[in-house]
Amino acid sequence: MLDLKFVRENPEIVKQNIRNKFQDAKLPLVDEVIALDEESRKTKKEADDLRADRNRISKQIGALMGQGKREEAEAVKKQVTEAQAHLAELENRERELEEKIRKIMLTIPNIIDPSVPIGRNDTENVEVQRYGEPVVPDFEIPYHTEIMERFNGIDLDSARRVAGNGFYYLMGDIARLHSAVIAYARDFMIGRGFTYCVPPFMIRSDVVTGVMSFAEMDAMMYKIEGEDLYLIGTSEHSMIGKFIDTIIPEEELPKTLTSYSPCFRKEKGAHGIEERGVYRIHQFEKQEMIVVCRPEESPMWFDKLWQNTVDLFRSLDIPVRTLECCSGDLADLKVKSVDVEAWSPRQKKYFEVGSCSNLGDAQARRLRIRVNGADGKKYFAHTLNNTVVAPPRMLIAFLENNLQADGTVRIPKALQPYMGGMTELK
RNA sequence: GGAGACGUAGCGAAGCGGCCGUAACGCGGCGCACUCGAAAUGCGUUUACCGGCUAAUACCCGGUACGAGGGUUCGAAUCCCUCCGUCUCCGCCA
Repeated sequence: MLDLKFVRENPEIVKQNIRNKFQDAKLPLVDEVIALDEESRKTKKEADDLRADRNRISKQIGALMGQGKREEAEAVKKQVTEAQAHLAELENRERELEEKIRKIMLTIPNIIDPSVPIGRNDTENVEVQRYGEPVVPDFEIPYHTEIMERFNGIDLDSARRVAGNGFYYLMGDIARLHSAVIAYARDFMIGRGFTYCVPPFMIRSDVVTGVMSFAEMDAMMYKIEGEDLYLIGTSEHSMIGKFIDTIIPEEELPKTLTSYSPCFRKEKGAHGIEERGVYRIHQFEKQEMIVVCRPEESPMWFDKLWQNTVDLFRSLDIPVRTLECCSGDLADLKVKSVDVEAWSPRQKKYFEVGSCSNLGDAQARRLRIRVNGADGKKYFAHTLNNTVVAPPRMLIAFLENNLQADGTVRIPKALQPYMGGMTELK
């Protein structure tokens, strides 16, 4: 959410930003919200004046009552009663306007970083850099579920009966590999100075609207029936939500946290759930990293964050690349975002395994996450998040890249301690 | 889930429907004095948000906020209703 005053004073910047994101349908909202704001401030001033009168007169009445001058008090009372109806009207209008303004403000996209490439949609995202050689082996790499099945590692049929499409049973060494990757990723991030955290897996609606746009909420979140609770789509939600309504002393920044959680996603409106694998699913586990920092430090943290993911994948011998999201592919709250993509020797292309985002102060505004500056001034923090690793999707990359010609799967050295010393799956 | 108690500033804690909301009192924080310095002591100071004014997130003026939302009233921390949360006991459970 942008600062209303900023929108009022810089309507052209806000409009150009909307054009860059190809959401031209939202253009009229800018003028609309500015007009509403104008009226809202006028109404508020008028109501404030009436309230000031009422406060003053009520005090008079109190004083007169105290002196036992009932008659005079009654006379003064009449004055207030007359203004009451008008005030009630104004107060209704105030509420109405504020709601309308907030509703619009929540849908106006955040100002994107000047470095973001302008493009229509995800086909115009820009490759930034490759890490590691994308190897195509001279033997055929089967579909990932087939590799898993060779080790009796997956049961999608039972999962379909029990929960439906988009769920899975992982079993045996594959399940162990799944947990090993999470544990390894956790320690990897702890090693980089992040604080490990296990957060709530459900959050309230006010946190939901604070961390994501309405469009995302509708497409992603599962609601618990009869409760004001939603299953998290990522631990980012509960981790950023952790700071709702707080004023953080500046010296406590940056907050650098790495969290584990299961993630639940409807994937409504996405490309749909694949019946055949664990690429797009309703439930997965994820090690995440988040940062809450001072505004001037967020670009620096952004680069550090995605680098962590690159390093982690490289430590497991998986080639990756970074892909910068263009303006049209950037979610409304985001200032800048890069995806980390892993190499698929089967498809001979890269596919998304992580996403790193700088949200600027968008989430902080919605959640009222403020910083108490050293000079006593208060400002909104910046928030960032990035995937460390999200199995089982990550296992696709892992299995494809570490599969050997003889059908065994090599376990990179870094992961061996988490697999009881195993050097390969066979 | 049942019974009871509670929710007021950074923390603890007072508070009669008006003289109690920057809000008593205590602790903490900050500033000053004393000191070579510190402790102790003394004096002063101390919330957030919105609107107006403004270069200003400074001052000043006004408004709002006593868990949240409603209601009664000229006026609500105080009375009424709903919800949320915390604590204690019981039940249940990993």
